[in-house]
Amino acid sequence: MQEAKTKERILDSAEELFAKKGLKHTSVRDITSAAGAHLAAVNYHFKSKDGLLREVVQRRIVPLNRERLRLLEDAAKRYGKKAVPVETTLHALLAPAIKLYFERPHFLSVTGQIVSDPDDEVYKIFLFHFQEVFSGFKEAFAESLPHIEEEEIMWRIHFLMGAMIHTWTSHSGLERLSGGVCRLSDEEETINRLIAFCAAGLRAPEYNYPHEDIKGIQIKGKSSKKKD
Amino acid sequence: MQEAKTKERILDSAEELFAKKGLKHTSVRDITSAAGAHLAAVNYHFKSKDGLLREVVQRRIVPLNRERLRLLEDAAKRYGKKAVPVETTLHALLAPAIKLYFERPHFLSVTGQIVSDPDDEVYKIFLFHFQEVFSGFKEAFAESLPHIEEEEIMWRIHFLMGAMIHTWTSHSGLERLSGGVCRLSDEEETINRLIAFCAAGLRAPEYNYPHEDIKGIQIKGKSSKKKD
DNA sequence: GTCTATATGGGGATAGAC
DNA sequence: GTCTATCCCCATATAGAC
Repeated sequence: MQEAKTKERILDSAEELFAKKGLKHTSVRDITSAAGAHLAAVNYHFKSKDGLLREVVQRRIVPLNRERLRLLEDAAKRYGKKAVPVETTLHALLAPAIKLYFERPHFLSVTGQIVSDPDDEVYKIFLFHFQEVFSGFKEAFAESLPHIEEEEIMWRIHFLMGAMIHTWTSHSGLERLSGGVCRLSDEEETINRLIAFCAAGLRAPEYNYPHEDIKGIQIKGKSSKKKD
Repeated sequence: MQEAKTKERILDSAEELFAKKGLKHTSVRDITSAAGAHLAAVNYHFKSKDGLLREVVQRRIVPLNRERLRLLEDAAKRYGKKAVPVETTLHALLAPAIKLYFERPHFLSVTGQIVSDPDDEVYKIFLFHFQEVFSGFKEAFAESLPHIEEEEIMWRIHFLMGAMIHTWTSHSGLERLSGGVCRLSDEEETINRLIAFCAAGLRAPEYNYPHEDIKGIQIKGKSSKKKD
């Protein structure tokens, strides 16, 4: 009688619990009981716990990336022949994710866990759907930054994605390290700070560190021996 | 016979397996058999699996942070009254971690997993040991960048730590997205790219996005389509 | 599609001999 | 400190009634 509704409720509960308790500490029992469904429902609807996780990811990642590309296209149209400012392109890449965070605070935590976990199966979903976004934005940045070589641009896109993802790990590391001064509660403020940082990073001149400074880095564990 | 050696071998195997298979998919049995030790050894030496993970972290994080602060102090001495360049300070913060990555490629993967996992217990170890580093570097950056307010500097330190951590998730996301063009094999090249990006980000002027551009972001979590 | 009952295995942890 | 044997919980997954 609940029909497809049950499926949605399971997805919602799974997303929330995966984010709050972690992928590894969330059991199918936790999920179904939170969703008011029964244990067997997960295997019925999603085949397995892993199948459930995959759908938790897919249902957000697909519209998220579609929106990024839509905003990118919009900007291209709006600016016509003129170069699109780096900030505008960055906004198209970052703002949809940040908006999603404020609407669905749990999804980015799940994302972070999957990206950090060595298991490749679920990660491939991200890679698959992000590939098109990556290429599209790489082209856009390359047009706005003709003096930066393409390889460098790709590195920098990766850096800035890291800055974004890390900002919303579930631990509120920044709030705690700053003694409560920095707060991640304001959507516009956050996106502006991120854009400011990343735009400057994208435009940066290349750099070679003077190697006299590097000498003598030594990290000795109390007992860490080199024994490849 | 084996005395303390066993403990070290367990730590080494644990670090490697946690990185390769993930925290959740690595059992104590996996670890002990890889280390040539016996199941009970883990509980004897570390009380529990969690205790083992804690020591895996501690033995690297303590000397790592000590080295960061040592390099920071060195730079201060070297430059005397003159302001230390942002790049030099960044180098003190990032290079020890990157060097550690090239010596012990598994540790950063473990770090990433802990930072992304909602479980707070182990994460607190990072927070505890990083607090001093964070304050020290915040002061240093503030001196070199008197026009940037302190709160902004803290945000940016967090962003740049994210850029660094994300670069070495175990999936080699960047190598795959770039079709093999970007490779994380060269230590100096990587640190230079990171420093270039982060130094520019730290120096960036504040920014406010023109809100006409923001209008109409829509991410509708449309029902998921099964594609199998 | 929903739910009960159960199969099946793996996991962390411990007692106690050596 | 090392190792064997074992306890017992809890996980995922399935069979089959309704």
